[in-house]
Amino acid sequence: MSKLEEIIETAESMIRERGYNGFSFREIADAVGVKSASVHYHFPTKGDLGAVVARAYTEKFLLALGAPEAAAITPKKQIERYIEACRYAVVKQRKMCLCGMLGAEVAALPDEVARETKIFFEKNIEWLTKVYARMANVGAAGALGRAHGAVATVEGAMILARTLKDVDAFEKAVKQIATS
Amino acid sequence: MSKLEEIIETAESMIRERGYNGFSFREIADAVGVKSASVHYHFPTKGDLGAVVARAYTEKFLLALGAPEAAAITPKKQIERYIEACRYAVVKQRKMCLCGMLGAEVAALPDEVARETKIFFEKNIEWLTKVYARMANVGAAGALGRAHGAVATVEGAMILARTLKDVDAFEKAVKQIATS
DNA sequence: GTCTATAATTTGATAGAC
DNA sequence: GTCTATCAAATTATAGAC
Repeated sequence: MSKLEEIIETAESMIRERGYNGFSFREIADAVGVKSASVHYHFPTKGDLGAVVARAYTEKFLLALGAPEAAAITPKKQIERYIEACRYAVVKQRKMCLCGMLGAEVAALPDEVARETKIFFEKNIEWLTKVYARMANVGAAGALGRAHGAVATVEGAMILARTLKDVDAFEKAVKQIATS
Repeated sequence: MSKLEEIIETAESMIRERGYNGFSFREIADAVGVKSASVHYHFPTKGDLGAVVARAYTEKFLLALGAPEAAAITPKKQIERYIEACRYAVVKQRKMCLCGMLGAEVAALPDEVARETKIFFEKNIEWLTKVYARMANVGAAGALGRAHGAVATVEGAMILARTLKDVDAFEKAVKQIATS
């Protein structure tokens, strides 16, 4: 892995653990084994780094979800897959969703980072809405509402699990997400 | 209002807007009209201030909810009151829930602040579980699950609304919360 | 691309006068 | 209880050598 990739990966990990204002270029540099000036070579400002990390995270996340119209998988299974992606983040990686963290801090973010965070949620809702719309007896408004509820519940469930130090709090919360 | 109260109120506002790592003693001091040394007189460390702010917020929030067993109000109306309290925070005050913000940042907090944040969620879940348990056809496990879902959805809905700059995203999400 | 060196600012926190 | 003054450390960021 290139130093550039290592920087992005380390920054993602640190933001997901302690937030955008909870890491520094020096910490990234130390973790990767370079000097902070070298991090600035790749990313002139902290906002540049944050925006690239958020965009890469969004791409990776959507890729893991697959196409929302996939005929080979039931919409119910797709919702379960969505939840599973978040379960992996909080239970296995023991971290927040990157954009859940950035979303909480949105008023403290440079514009370019806030913009990418917004796109993450827009695309999540778009994906979930298409999946819910495939279900029988779910209209357009119902699908949109369920999609908003699912994103919100999953993000809040991650906060709950980490604060209570109880991964089962995540399970209890996401069990309330609509699967029909 | 005393300077002490002003400091607590200002700190709450700043944490809810930009997070625990997004404010400084000097900013608080400037907003209140004192010097940062005076803030340190009341709160020796940042953790002391954060813990007091979190505890005061929890007390205020629970007081606004009222007793969970109140016979004069239906459990459905109590859930609506819970949602209304959070709606006020994000729509009127345009800020995150203090403990939703701190919960996201929990790994970056001093122990005493993380502890108070945990208590907020424990008490929220306790209140909601008692309310849901009053509903017909809702058993103990169902009440606990619904309570976790409600807290998570509300916190996530606030993140959504602020990031998307769309208060209706909050409404769509919380409409998915169980009221029976 | 990475380094050394450094600038300019902010941070949390303390000592001691009033 | 608030002030002035100060500290040591950390922060984002840049200049210029290799």
